[in-house]
Amino acid sequence: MSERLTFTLHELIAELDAFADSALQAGWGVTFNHFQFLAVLYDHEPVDMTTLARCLGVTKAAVSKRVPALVEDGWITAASQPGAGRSILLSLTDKGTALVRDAGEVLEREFAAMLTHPSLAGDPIDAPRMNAQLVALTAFIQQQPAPGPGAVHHPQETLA
Amino acid sequence: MSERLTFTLHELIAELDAFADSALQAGWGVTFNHFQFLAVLYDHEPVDMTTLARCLGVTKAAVSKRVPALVEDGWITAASQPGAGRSILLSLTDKGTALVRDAGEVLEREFAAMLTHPSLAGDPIDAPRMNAQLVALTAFIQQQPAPGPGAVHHPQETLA
DNA sequence: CGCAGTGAGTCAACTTGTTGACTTAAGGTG
DNA sequence: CACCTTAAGTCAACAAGTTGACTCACTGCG
Repeated sequence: MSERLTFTLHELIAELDAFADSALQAGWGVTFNHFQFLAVLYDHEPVDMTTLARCLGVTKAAVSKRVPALVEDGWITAASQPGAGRSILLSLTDKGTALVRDAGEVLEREFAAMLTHPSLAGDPIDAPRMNAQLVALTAFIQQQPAPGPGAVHHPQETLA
Repeated sequence: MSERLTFTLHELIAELDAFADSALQAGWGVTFNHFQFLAVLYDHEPVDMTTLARCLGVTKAAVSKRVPALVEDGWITAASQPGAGRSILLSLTDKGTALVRDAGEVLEREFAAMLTHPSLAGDPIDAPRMNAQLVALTAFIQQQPAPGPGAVHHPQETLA
């Protein structure tokens, strides 16, 4: 395990996602990616494709390609409303809502149980506080100027 | 920003990676993905493809496909040693080593500066401690039994 | 020697995402 | 009304990973 916080974060996320994926596959036969799409939609519905893409952190083209299959399989609905340009509003079906609620509840419970497990009692994690710290850090990074060539101190001309 | 720690972690990682990618593109003309490959190799060289793939969290096929281009561009060397089956040992060239050292140093410095920036002074982050906590949590999740169908409490038969 | 087994790497087919060009519906302005 | 401009979605080409089948070098054992 690494001593570098950034490496640790990547490893933690990978483990978390793998765990969630296993649980979702076993309990509901869906992937984590699938669940994530519906869960983010749940928090924002009804929402147009472009906005949902931003929330998911992918391009609108990626969302556009996934929508037909999700509608086909009865997870979401897509409705274009007159007078709103080409905008298409996405919403969850009852089936989609039930998945997000039920699976989401289970995942949150499992994760909360991990955080309070006795094996971590040596230095227990204060989840709300850590969350607040990481939210603040994330917001700060977002504000950082994209480091242009000048912001980096020794561009390696010697390498080329 | 979310109140759920798992969401916050994903958002933080996305911001961190985007920041690192900008810095690397601006300063060295390489992507974060490229840097990450070399940085992990740096910590393990010389190493065969299969082991490196496990360290990177990808399949050996993915590594196998990237190697020719990396050799071609002078970042790494690939040497198959007699008497070791089909194993191929990967190492960094001087150019690759210099990139990992120089860019890695800049990235670490930038990240450390973020962690200690006055704007986070309200509840400063104790990086070593947080790292230790997250390492412990990661290790714990790895030990978790992959949650089979029985481990999930209410598989939604009512949904199908 | 001959030959099945193992482990590393590679290949083809597929998945999921990105980019940049394109289409189309509104909206504003002459 | 005619003409840009803008914004949303879609498409084709490409990029990077995965899976499962395959090749090949070595190993052990009869």
